Amino acid sequence: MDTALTIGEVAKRSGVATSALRFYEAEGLIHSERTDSGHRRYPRAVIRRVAFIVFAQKIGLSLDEIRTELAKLPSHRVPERADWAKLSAGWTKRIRARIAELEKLEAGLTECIGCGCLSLDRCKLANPGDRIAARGPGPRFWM
Amino acid sequence: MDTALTIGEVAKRSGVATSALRFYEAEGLIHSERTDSGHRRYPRAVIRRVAFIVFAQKIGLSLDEIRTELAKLPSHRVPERADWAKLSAGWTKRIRARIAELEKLEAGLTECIGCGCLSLDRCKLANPGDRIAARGPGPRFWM
DNA sequence: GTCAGGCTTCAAGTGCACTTGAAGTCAAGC
DNA sequence: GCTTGACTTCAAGTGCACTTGAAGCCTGAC
Repeated sequence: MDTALTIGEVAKRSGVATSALRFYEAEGLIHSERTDSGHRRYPRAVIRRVAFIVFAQKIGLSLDEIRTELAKLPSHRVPERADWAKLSAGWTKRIRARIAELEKLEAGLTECIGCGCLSLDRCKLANPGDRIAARGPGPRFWM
Repeated sequence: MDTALTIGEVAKRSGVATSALRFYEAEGLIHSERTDSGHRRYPRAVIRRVAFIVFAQKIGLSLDEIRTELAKLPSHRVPERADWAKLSAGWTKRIRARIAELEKLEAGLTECIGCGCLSLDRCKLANPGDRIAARGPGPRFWM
């Protein structure tokens, strides 16, 4: 391994805390070799993998979904441009849907609150029925 | 109080669980009177207040921020259309900013991953430096 | 050799927005 | 009168994505 990286170097290069990197590794999102003394050594390619994780999180994917995506990468060789592009192919749709929802909400600011109809009975935007249901406990964002 | 509502009735009308309503009350987002036996009785206006909370959450406000917003409502009278409209005045800006960020991310799907530059060193979209920092622990969504 | 700083593991804590459970009281219909 | 279901409080649990702390080993510069 000519240019393997320590966890600290990966943290510095990626902006992701060492604790987060260890967490990602425990979660199976990234992998490392170990030195004789047990210290982690990451291949160069891990940087891109971490970048992908950060990007995917911004798009709104959970670590669970990201793990699934990353599992699609070829394991027998270092993934190249086309491999990454394939993964992110579906994201545009996801982003556009999110944008569409926000635009609907924006329209609601005038139509719904502005007109005085802000009532859960009638307002399609507040949409009580289908809002949270069946997502389990925990904080909920956007939808 | 001719038409005061029980917590169950409010839950049914708003689609918000009774446990959540009690939680909102403990957090000071809504208020109730009590019967002699200690049961909650909500004024009719609480429905609109709950609707506002649900809507504000969709926009991305935390309960803390929503509490602050709600505190701006007149306390000596039932708030009317204009009062609610005033609260949501700043939201359009917030939504537009969010949309703009999503559009930037969408562009990055082609420019950044597509072109093969997905590297935290160079890619402005992954943007490691200013991503999470100083927000404390806990899950992070969107930015 | 020694000492700071980086590495290791593992358990527990954090913040948000609730939910769930236990243990009990209250209200309405039969 | 009795049961059913809705209500009460309070403490603890939940899911996510980590962070923090304790206790200790390793590495490199002086």
